[in-house]
Amino acid sequence: MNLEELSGLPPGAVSHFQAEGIESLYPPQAEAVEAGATDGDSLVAAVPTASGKTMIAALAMLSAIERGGKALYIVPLRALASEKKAEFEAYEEFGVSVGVTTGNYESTDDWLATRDIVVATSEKVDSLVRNGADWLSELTCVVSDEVHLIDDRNRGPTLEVTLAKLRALNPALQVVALSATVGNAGEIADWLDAELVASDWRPIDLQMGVHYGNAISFDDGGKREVPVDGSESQEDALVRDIVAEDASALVFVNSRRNAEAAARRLANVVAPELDADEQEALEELADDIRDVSDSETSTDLAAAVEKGAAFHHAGLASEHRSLVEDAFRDRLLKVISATPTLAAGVNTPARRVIVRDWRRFDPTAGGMAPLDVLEVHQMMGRAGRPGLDPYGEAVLLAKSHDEQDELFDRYIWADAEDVRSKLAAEPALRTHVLATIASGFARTRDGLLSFMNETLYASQTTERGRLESVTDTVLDYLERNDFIEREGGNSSTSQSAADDPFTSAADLAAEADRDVELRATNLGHTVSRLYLDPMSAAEIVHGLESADARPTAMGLYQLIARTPDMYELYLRSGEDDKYGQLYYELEDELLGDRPSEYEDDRFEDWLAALKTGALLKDWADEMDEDRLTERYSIGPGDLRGKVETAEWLLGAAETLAAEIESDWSVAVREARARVEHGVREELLELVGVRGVGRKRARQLYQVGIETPADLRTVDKGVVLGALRGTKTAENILENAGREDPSMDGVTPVDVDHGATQRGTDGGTTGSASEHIGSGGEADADEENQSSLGDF
DNA sequence: ACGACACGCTTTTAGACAGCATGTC
DNA sequence: CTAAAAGCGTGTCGT
Repeated sequence: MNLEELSGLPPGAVSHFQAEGIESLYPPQAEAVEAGATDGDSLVAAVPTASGKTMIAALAMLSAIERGGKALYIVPLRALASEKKAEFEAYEEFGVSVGVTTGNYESTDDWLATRDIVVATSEKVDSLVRNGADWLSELTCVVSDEVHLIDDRNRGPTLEVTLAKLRALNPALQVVALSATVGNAGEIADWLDAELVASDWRPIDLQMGVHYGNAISFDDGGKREVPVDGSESQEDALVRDIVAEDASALVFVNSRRNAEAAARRLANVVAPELDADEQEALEELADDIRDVSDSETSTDLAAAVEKGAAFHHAGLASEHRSLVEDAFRDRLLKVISATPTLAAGVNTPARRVIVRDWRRFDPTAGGMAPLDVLEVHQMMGRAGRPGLDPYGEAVLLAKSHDEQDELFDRYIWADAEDVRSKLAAEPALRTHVLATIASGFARTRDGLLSFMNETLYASQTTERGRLESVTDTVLDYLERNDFIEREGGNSSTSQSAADDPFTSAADLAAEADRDVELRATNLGHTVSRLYLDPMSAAEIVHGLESADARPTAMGLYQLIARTPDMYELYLRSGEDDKYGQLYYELEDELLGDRPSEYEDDRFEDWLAALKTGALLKDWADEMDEDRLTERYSIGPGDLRGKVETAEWLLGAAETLAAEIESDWSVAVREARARVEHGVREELLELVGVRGVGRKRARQLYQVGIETPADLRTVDKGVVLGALRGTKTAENILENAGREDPSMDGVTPVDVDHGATQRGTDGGTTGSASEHIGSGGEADADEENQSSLGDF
């Protein structure tokens, strides 16, 4: 289909696409248009990665806007939100405005209301629904990208419920669901009352194969010799082979450590192929990477990058990730070895994709479990850059002939699994039942059940009573914790589900007047708006209420670390003793009911939370990033993730404290501020000055500058002596509101901060770190604020 | 007495959304 | 119910 045949798009859109070199639609895109994408009809597009799904969405959104409507594009990851925003911003050329909103990205409601296209994560959309954003009812087109993630145990239910709510808000809503090729796309289409567009078509040829011995055997029967020299690994040979063709490769492995080890080896494979210009550019990139963080991860990554290779996993800081992704897209980096993060993330295609490991450790399976077909297909789908590569190659690795056959059967010739709703899991329902009641979507038990009946779960399940009985369990839980109130009906535990699992909707409706009325309490409303898991909120509320003295920072950190919203650190072997001991030392500081040591699992969790809390405490005690990452064996990305989550949860805890009129909101606020800036109490004031972070604040404090007021009055030479750089010092003085911040003619004054200056009680970061480095046998108790690691 | 090395037992193992109000070294 | 590589401690042998 030719672009000019399209009607209903904003003027200028067609010529815009033509200017980008698009003249005609790909077959699946044309099919989508025939199915009514530009006429406001709903559809599910189940097509391979990189076969122009975004264009289908764009056509639907643009035509909806042209009809005077408004579109929402739902993405699964924040990184994808910015990627899509950048893509859609090109439409501003013909007058279509775009806005993004995610948890950490700008978002004023009224601003979003003026945008034609809004890009948001599913959780953010859920949150907007809960907070009653008015403009949501003006939506005429909603795109759900990667809709197959409804299958995800943790985040799938949010997407599912959010789509159901958006449809309930506006029954005429056009829903465009973009999915990978899954087993039951038709079922999803039925659920959404949408047309199904399914296709295997790809813009460039994808050859899938298995490498065994000295050759790759492809699915089309072809073969390609790729000999393995001596002791090198299969992936080394495959990478060397493709880099020699001046193309790039992506290697998927099953653990972070493997990704790092592979990058180290591949760097040596790739390095000989680099020219002088590339080497220079790579040096620069390596410097940028080292600037991001001082950790070992950062150094290792930089070392690999200097030789044209990189690793990629969630332990990387997000700046690391984007530096690596961009350089790979620019063909500067020749190979990335990655964990599955990369397959789900932003677009990073390569000529050759090597899926090295097809089994991964899975504790629920009790050992190594094979990857899902869908997952492997997603990885393989990254092969081939449209317009740049003549074809794409996806290669699995086999160590035996039998394995080769198995891989063909299991992945290459296999269809992806079905998408199954995970909504009936209790943790998911806890959250969504409360939100549904609090935001007024359901006012009675009956109304709640009929809303639930509009979800994919209801359309998939054959057990009629299951959802109903779990819902009742959840309602009991919410009522017990004072998040909702029930009135009328038989408000004790409802047993109607058990009475007759085949009760029809009509029967239920007939009982409506006897039905229980549901109302969220103020606390319940707050919890829903804060986007907390009700169980987290209950834990926090209970913890705060049980404190009879001002809670310590450590107590609060452990409290939030044991909520289900915080992903706890894993307790290594031997650490149960270590943290068990810390537990006895800190027993009085910890909040809420502690589990008995005989409840093994709960006690383990408690200690794991203690470890997470200790990490936060060390961070707030100004421990250096590289020490933290080493001590807790985590990457810089994990550290920042934990800190961010802690900030969010403590912010929520502060609101909850106000709601329950707890005496401890000040303590919570202070603990949050310390985590936010990573500083001890005495630096909190200084850190409020723009341009002053944890490091500079400590430097200033050491020369006797303790408050912003000191910055305004102290001798400028002292400031200059503490901070390196005239420019920085001037900026900081200006931000502190000093009359005359100029450093002209000021000479640095060196204050002797080794000796007992005033206020050295906290000790310096340096000296604190030294104790840690020496393994804790040092005189840790000399400093009353010494690091937790010294116990 | 001391160190290099081999062997075997133990340990470890992917990912990442959200409130609110503004800015690191 | 399933794996594999790195880390660690012990034992052996050679100097």
